[in-house]
Amino acid sequence: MKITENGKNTLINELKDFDLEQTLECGQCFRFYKLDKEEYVIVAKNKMLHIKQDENQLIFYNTSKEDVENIWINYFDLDRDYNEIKEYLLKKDNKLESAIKEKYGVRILNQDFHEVLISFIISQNKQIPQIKQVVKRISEQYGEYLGDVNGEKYYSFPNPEKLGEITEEAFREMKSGFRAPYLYDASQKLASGEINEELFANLNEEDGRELLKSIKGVGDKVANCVLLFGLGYRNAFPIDVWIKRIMEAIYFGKETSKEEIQKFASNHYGEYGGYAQQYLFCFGRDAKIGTKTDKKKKSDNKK
DNA sequence: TCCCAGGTAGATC
DNA sequence: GATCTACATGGG
Repeated sequence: MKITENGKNTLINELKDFDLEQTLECGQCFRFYKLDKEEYVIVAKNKMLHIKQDENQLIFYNTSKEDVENIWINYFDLDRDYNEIKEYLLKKDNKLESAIKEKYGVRILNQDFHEVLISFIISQNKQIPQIKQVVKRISEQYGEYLGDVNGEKYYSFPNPEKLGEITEEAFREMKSGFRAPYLYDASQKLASGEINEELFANLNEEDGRELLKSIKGVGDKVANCVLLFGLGYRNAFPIDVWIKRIMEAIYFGKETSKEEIQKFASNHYGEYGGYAQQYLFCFGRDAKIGTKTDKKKKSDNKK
């Protein structure tokens, strides 16, 4: 991986194990806007980033080398050896082989804790495009203007202090539905500092999860997403409808409780549970594994 | 019209 | 404890 400046832009060359589209479009973040193939505007870390991938090169438009080195390398998790992760997982069994091959370029983003918490509270019982809509509304109304690309304006996700100003009613008006009281509770706890990132420094996965679950509307699944995507707990293994279906299809062959899947994942994948989950989620959701469409396809094939 | 969505809280047994 | 259901909103 080599970083060079090119006028106003900064380039990273010799990328390995990275694909921008796969990383953004696999449901871990919600502030990305597609401009073209492998070209996006991303809002994160209080910044707006116009970025494009061209084979093994990443182009950061209007971005300094300092920002790439200090912010974006970490955000995209580019300073981690994913080859080692893949080898570890493939050594466990061959079930992950097609997922890792197909989704070779997925990385787990290092996002801001408060944004992940709010975003995944919204995510419950909602589809990804709709989650994006609500997060966008919150940002437009309570975030700061960051700039525009092609005439489209972009706003930061509000910081914890600003989140504390949003009433339950206001959350409802932004179409968060029944999640409004949950969002209000989380925002108040973030603003007051009752819940803050530093608290997790001395907590293991289990204790961290319990702390998160003290927030209304945060259960096991949302807590695990926050641990994995916002707090760096790479062993967290969120189980949603997709992961449940996928795990049942490739490991169990029958309907299996979340508790049982959780135990299995913890024993089987260990410290790399989060990566396994992400490869499986991206791959399985694309292939619609375990859904009606998938089952129909299989029965059609038998004919 | 009905069903489902990266679930969770509260009720009921 | 394990299951059942209501919860807003939007799209297929």
